[in-house]
Amino acid sequence: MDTKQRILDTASRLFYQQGFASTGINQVIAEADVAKGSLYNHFESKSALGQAYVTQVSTNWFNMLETELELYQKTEEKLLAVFSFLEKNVVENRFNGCRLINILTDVADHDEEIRMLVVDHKQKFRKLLHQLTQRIETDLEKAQILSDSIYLLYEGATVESKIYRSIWPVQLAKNNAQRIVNF
Amino acid sequence: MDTKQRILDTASRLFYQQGFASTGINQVIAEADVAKGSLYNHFESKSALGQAYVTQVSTNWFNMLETELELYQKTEEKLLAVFSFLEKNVVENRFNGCRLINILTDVADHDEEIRMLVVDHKQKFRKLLHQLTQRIETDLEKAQILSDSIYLLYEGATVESKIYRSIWPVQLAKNNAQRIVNF
DNA sequence: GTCTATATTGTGATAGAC
DNA sequence: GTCTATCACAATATAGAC
Repeated sequence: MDTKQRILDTASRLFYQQGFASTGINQVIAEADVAKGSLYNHFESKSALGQAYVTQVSTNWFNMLETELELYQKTEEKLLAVFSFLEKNVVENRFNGCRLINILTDVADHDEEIRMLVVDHKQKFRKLLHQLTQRIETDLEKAQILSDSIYLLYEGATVESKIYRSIWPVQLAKNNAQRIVNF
Repeated sequence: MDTKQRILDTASRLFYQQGFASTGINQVIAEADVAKGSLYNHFESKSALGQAYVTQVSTNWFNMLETELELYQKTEEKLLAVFSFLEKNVVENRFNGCRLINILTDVADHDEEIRMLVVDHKQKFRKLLHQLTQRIETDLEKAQILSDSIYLLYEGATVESKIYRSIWPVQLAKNNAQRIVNF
């Protein structure tokens, strides 16, 4: 694999496992087995590496979600499939929560670039849900309330599955979503 | 004010503003205007300082919540007052999210003591909600589902108000809670 | 109990050889 | 493009004087 991708993959693993602020450049280069000069040839700063991480996470996430949703026909099924998708991810991620929310919390108020990338990702997800609910609710405002309610359940389930290291919040969120889409 | 409390208050402010991992002991002692030896006389490590922070945050939070809930009589009103309480806090906290979820994310997998204190706090909150829903739903299992659904909305609204730096998730959560308590 | 001083290690980042 | 070597500074923590 090429150097740049190896650095990014190593950093991604460490950022998620240990947190962004708690992971040092030294550890990244040691585990990726590259020199410090190499890292700074490809990424101009630790923040730039964090931004590349966020961008890659977001791209992969949307690709996986869209692949999953294509398996279903009915809009209501697609909306609920979002929670099956979450359940699968939560287990795969060993209950460590959302990578983007984690890094957002980690950088706190010192990195507006990373913050914006995370907000953009979440907005894009909200928009995807909104486009789905529009197919079952013609009133645009009601469709927005419906999709945002599902979004809220999704995000709540994500963070709680991290806190409790358990799947119950995802199942509860799915049950609540089921009720509000009348399905 | 005594030294110990001054250190804890300064640390609390910085931990919330900048994050736990991103805040150094050096900055804490500089802004609290104490010597390093003094800090380590009162707190045996940075983690111990973090634990004292979590404990104080939790105690204050429950005191404030209980004071707020006492203003209402009916169970349904108390359940919804939780969201008015959240709305007030979200604005006061300048949309920076839950202190306990933030530090939990920040320490990631390196601090099991802090993690446990945070989980205990959240469990205690869930129990408080469960005791309320038991008064309007005699079936214990249904009461648990009801209270956990409200809990999920509360937590989701908290994290989303941080992401969007906005109050809309809290209002949406309140509306959804209103529907599920049939009020 | 609080202070100064120091120890040790790690941080993000850069210079320059190859 | 990748390497070694080094920079200046900040990290957590400790020792010992007062």
